[in-house]
Amino acid sequence: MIAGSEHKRASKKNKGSRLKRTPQRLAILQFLDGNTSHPSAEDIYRAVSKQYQSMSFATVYNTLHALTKAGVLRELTIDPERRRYDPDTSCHHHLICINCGRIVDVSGGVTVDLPSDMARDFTILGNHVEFYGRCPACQKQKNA
Amino acid sequence: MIAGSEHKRASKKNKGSRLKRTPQRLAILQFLDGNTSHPSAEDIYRAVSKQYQSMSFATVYNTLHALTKAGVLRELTIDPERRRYDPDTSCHHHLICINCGRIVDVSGGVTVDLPSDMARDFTILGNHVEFYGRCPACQKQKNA
DNA sequence: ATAAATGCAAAGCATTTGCAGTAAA
DNA sequence: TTTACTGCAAATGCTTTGCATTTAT
Repeated sequence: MIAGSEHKRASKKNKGSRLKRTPQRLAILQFLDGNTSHPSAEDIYRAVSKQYQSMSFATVYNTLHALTKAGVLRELTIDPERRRYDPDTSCHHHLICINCGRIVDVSGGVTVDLPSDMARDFTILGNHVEFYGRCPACQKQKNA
Repeated sequence: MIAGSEHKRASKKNKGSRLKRTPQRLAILQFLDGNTSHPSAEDIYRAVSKQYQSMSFATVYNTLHALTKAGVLRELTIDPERRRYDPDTSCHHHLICINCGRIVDVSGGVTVDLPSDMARDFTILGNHVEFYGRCPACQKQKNA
């Protein structure tokens, strides 16, 4: 991660923005690696500060932006209160529990069809589906 | 709108919350009626204040929350910067221009399939698809 | 009457920004 | 050495809240 062995360029047009491998970023990346909880900036800050006393919010945001721009992270707009980050940048969708707010990945099996004549002259480049429902834990609850 | 002729109750369980038909709310509803621009609270505030000098932001938000809870409005989480409101509460999806940010409705023709065994034990109650692409106007642009 | 809504100002959060110091490359 | 990053504090911007007053019912 962060401009791997093939130094420079995270993807396409990098106008002089080669990322530096700072210990803070590595700590954030390590926390995010394989993480499927869709953490917010604060979640990340709290988790990483434990081992990285001096970590600041500005650094967390800075890193999140840099990694998102580099295509290593995906910024989710699912939660209206805050942005959440997903280290899985492959095409996938999400299940959101309307009771507890938990967000779970749906990595395959989803098919979306939008007839070309329905696109209102848009050139469609991608899509994202949010499924609303109740997670197993919340289904077992009496009320709510 | 707002507890029509069949007085009281906007839908199900209304614990003593019958909405009042204030001129401010009617002005907001009138602005929203048939509006497909997915306006934000500020867009609404600006538009309605022209004719309603004394309108305040608190009232706009208050009304938006009340109408959303009453099921008359739908709050969109598409835009990470701010919440947007949609007077169309029927099941539909959205096209978002990645260049200019314009949001357009897709009211039919979309089919989404999530095999039951992929739902990870969730009880699915609904879904919303965001299509990303370029709107006609932006396709005609050279750069960007 | 009375329960709810308005409007103002202050408060609350998430996120951004400016900048001087620090550290990758 | 050069360019980017860190960390702090201040600033922004959207949304919420408290409260006294007004208003729909």
